[in-house]
Amino acid sequence: MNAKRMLLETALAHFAREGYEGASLQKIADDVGIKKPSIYAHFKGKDHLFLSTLKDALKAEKRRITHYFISCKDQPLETRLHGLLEFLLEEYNRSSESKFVLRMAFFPPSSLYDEVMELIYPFLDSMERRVVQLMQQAQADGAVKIARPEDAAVAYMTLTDGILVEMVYGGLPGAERRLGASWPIFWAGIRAVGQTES
Amino acid sequence: MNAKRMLLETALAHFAREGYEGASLQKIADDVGIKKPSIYAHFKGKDHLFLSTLKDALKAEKRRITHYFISCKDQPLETRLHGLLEFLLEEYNRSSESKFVLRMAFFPPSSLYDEVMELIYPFLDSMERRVVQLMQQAQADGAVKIARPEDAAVAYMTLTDGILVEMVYGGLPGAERRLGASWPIFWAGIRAVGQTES
DNA sequence: TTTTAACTACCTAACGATCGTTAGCCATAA
DNA sequence: TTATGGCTAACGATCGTTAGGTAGTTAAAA
Repeated sequence: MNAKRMLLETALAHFAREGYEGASLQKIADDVGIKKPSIYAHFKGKDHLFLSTLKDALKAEKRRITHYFISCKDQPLETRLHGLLEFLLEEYNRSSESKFVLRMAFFPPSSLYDEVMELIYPFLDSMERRVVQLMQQAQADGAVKIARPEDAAVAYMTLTDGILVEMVYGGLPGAERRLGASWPIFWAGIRAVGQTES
Repeated sequence: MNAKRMLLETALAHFAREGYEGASLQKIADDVGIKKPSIYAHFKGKDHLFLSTLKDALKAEKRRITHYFISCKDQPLETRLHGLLEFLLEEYNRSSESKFVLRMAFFPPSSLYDEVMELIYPFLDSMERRVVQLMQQAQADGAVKIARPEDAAVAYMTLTDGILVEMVYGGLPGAERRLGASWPIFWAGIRAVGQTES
């Protein structure tokens, strides 16, 4: 396989597991099967490797989420939103990509704070906008009554983060427990708030 | 002030901001105003300083939460639960303690994973048990009907994490936005689920 | 078609800086 | 007298990084 790709994938795993400061170029090079200075044939330095990895991961993540949204286009809102959470859990379990993104969104390397946020903000923003849009569309179709689609979207993002962070140390069982306990309450809340306010 | 206390407090701030691997004993010592090797008069090494800091922070956190629960003993369940979230946001904003605990719960140093989890698990467990107990008690009083108190507690913990992680990069405004948007939905959900299942 | 130049992707060796840590000395206080 | 809590000096290890060289490939020039 392409050495640059292997570097990106290996670095991703290391950054996800050890964080930016904890990951070492030596170990990444060892895993790839090259010598440490050879990294500099592909990347200007650790910063560059890290930011390239982050860009790459965000791009792939965005692509996959878009793909999911398309694949369940005809289903009702609840199925789509609940399904997205299940989908994210699967993704998180399958590869280190989501874990990496999550970690860097919450605890970016302090030396690269601005650069990281410049990449993450648009990603999360577009994610939230998409959920708002979904809610508004479902409401326009008359399928569900949602009082404030923006608030509903924010609450959904909050729920998502609460479940995803549990993946980090609770693993898949813990996250599924949270999803199973939270979803009925969340969805009943969405419906109830939609009822009370006309 | 006691040098050991200063070390614990300074270390806490550094570990919260830079993570375990990113924090350096040199800089911590500089901040305290002593030389690096003097740290070893109080702690066996970086591991020991870190774990002591974590124990200290968890103890203080637990004490404050207990204190909060007592202070609002007579209020209705919703006020107590909603108030706890506001209380946590204040705490998080005021000091680095909650940030440190949150960071280490989600992304512990990989070299100290077991030791950290041994400290964090009981903390989170007791927190969850307390919330379960609160829900059951409110139900016994006939104040609120809650279908499954355990699920309600898990959902509450999920909500808490979703709001707290937003504190990290969204800051207080972002977290308050999440709280404001999520709470009405969460609480309406709790009530609605309690209604449907007798 | 052959030669030559440039480029790519790796290497070894080594750089200076910083890391956590230890040894050993010295003052103050119990 | 012993213990505490600082200090200086220095340790070996590891960090990210650079210099400089070498095969293998590509492409233009002879």
